[in-house]
Amino acid sequence: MAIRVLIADDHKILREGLQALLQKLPDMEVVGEADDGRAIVGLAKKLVPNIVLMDVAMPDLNGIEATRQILAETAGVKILALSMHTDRRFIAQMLHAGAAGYILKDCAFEELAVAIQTVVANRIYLSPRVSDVVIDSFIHRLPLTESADAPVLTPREREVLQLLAEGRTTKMIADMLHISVKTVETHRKQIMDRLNLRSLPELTKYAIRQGLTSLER
Amino acid sequence: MAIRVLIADDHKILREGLQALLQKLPDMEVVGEADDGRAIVGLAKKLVPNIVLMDVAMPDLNGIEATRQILAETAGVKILALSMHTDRRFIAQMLHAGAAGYILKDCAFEELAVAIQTVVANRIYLSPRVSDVVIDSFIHRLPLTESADAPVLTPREREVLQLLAEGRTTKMIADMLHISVKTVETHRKQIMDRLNLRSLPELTKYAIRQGLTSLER
DNA sequence: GCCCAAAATCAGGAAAATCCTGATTGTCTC
DNA sequence: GAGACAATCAGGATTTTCCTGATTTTGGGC
Repeated sequence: MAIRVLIADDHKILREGLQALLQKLPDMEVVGEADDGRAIVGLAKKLVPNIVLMDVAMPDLNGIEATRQILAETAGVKILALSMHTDRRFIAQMLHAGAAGYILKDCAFEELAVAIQTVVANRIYLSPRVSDVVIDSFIHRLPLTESADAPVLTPREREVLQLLAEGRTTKMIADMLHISVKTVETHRKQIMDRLNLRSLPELTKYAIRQGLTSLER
Repeated sequence: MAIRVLIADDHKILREGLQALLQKLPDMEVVGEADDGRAIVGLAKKLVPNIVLMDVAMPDLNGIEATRQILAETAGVKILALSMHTDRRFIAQMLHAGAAGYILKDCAFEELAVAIQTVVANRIYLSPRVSDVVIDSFIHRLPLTESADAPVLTPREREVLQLLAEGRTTKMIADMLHISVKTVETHRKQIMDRLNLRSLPELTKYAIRQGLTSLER
């Protein structure tokens, strides 16, 4: 009995490519596909596949919500998350929603095949870089749902982060906050460790995404 | 004689999928692939394909710069841009760099096949939604870049700027470009002087606005 | 072919920032 | 009152940046 696969991704080219690759495997059968979360929930209910390859970021209804809904109404279906990035929040939310695996789009097809087999065999599969993030988050005891409410950073850290992202030098920030340069350095290091960022540009992008600073200058 | 195709995209899964699809066509041959712009430039020079399928947003060296470089040093190669979005600036810059076509990743494979044939036959191919954008921009005379008098950086400077905005250290960039740290420093200073920016965060924001790097990580 | 301006490359040395390994103090909670 | 954490700071080694230069390569004009 072949493994029945559903594919959810908003890029048709990718879906078709995946289908072409999966067809080469003797024990896989792609039974359907969809380009957004809402459609895949309906398909999963109707077709009851063994596994759904689920893109995390889709229009309309994202992969996280879609995963939740599928698992709520269709028992026994495995969800394998397929994502472009290793953003901790995505990983956490996806796993929390019940996904049994999480792999990156820059992995080889070979790895995808392994992941599908693993997940269908009732075990968890994470790409190496994904499990790095998970372990790292665990070690640093980062909250797993930092989505909108739980701020990972302390108020002071957010303050420093914003100033950094606005292009202020360490010395300027120290003067502005009436603290020593050393303290600013400590805050910065703490911020980077917690967010798992390694450079000022990355930190800047994070601040922009969080709305701490704007793209304008 | 089969059409020789090169694939540039940072997602291995997508590359493999495309390859599987293209192999089914009798008159196409995928002769190579790469996951960033720098690698694809080298491959194009060595293999001289008929066409390069070029993702617009790639790390290290984006599709726009890569297109420029390939067309500068390897005559006769056609570039078909492959993109997720219909951002006006991307389309404009890609076409300005010399791409002969621009299609979206949510198109069907069928359309990709047509696009390749069209481009190889020396004509322009644009996805319907892309040509809508082009026509609309033309009608409304929208600026193709952010500001009317966008200060021009040299190709090398844009290259360095992208790497800086991706969070690479000066040393890493020097190694990647096979030049000295000192040269990278000079480029950076030149960039900052020309753009009147004073910090890495400001520079990062500029790069984002220009589409040289994305907000994701 | 020659010239020029711009692009691309590099160096030395001073100044600043970063990194690493610590530490102290106050506050809150259990 | 023990533990966790936020906020503060230091010393010293290492890197990076900043400033002021320079040389080589390259692409047009003439």
